[in-house]
Amino acid sequence: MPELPEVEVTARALQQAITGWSLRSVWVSGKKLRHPFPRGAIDQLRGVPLMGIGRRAKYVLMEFPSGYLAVHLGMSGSMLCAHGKAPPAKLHDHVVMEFESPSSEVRTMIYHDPRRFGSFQWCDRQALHGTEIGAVLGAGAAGIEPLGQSFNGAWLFEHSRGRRTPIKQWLMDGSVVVGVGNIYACEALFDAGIHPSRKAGSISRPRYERLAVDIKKILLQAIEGGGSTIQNFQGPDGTAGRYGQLHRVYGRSGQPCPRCGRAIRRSIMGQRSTFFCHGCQR
DNA sequence: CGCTGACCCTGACGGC
DNA sequence: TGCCGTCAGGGTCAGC
Repeated sequence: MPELPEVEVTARALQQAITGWSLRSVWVSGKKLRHPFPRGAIDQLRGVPLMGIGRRAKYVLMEFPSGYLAVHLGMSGSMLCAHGKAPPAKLHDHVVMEFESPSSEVRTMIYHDPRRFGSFQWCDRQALHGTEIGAVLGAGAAGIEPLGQSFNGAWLFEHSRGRRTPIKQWLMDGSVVVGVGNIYACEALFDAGIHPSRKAGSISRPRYERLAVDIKKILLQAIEGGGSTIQNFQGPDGTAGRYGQLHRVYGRSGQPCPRCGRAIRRSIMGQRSTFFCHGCQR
């Protein structure tokens, strides 16, 4: 279930598979997703080449000449790319897009989402009018990219001054930093030795330097490992991500801390499970 | 601004 | 085997 690394892995694989291919057909299940499917805009794209596939926040962006199709995977979404024409839709398949290469080869993108918290949104290039696409997609996608150049300890330090919110919830706020969800927030805070309930504004610059490095490190590791999988995340080639095996605190309450051996604790912050070591996170 | 709870859904899992 | 409660990694919104 997707956080930034899963979305990045998905976007990269689709980029490899169907960039430059033209949209041939679109099928939708008709089941309600988070937003109404932009049928009208997509119907205009038949025969139009897909220029590229990227990621902003937790959105997969499919770029067409006239704009972007922004796909959110929600809690349980995945985008699979199959060779050949669309196979019969399975339960919880909601969007199926066939693409055709210049040499008439066909590949199919299948959007599968049991919980239907995901969405497809159309962002017209004209309407964007130079506005950064994250801002258009909502406050939750407007924050800084944690893998970007400008994200570093100084940025975290400066933007956290005066904030009394617990660091974990502040990190997970998409209007501050995008893509750091529950798992990676827990893991990065563990690596940096910072207690999740410490107020964001009370953390020193050196500790933020460390945290910024750890966040980047953890996200990059997860991307290399093909994404995390607690339950059912799978990448576009159908393989399961492996990062889940590397979680050091997430989902490990009661087990010994890999650093000091004390039992990992679980608490609820902002209605989300939080895992940490009370001994070595301060 | 910040915090809380409710809500959108289905599936997996543990206890009985 | 089956029923039931609980939980799940995301995000938005209303209300205080």
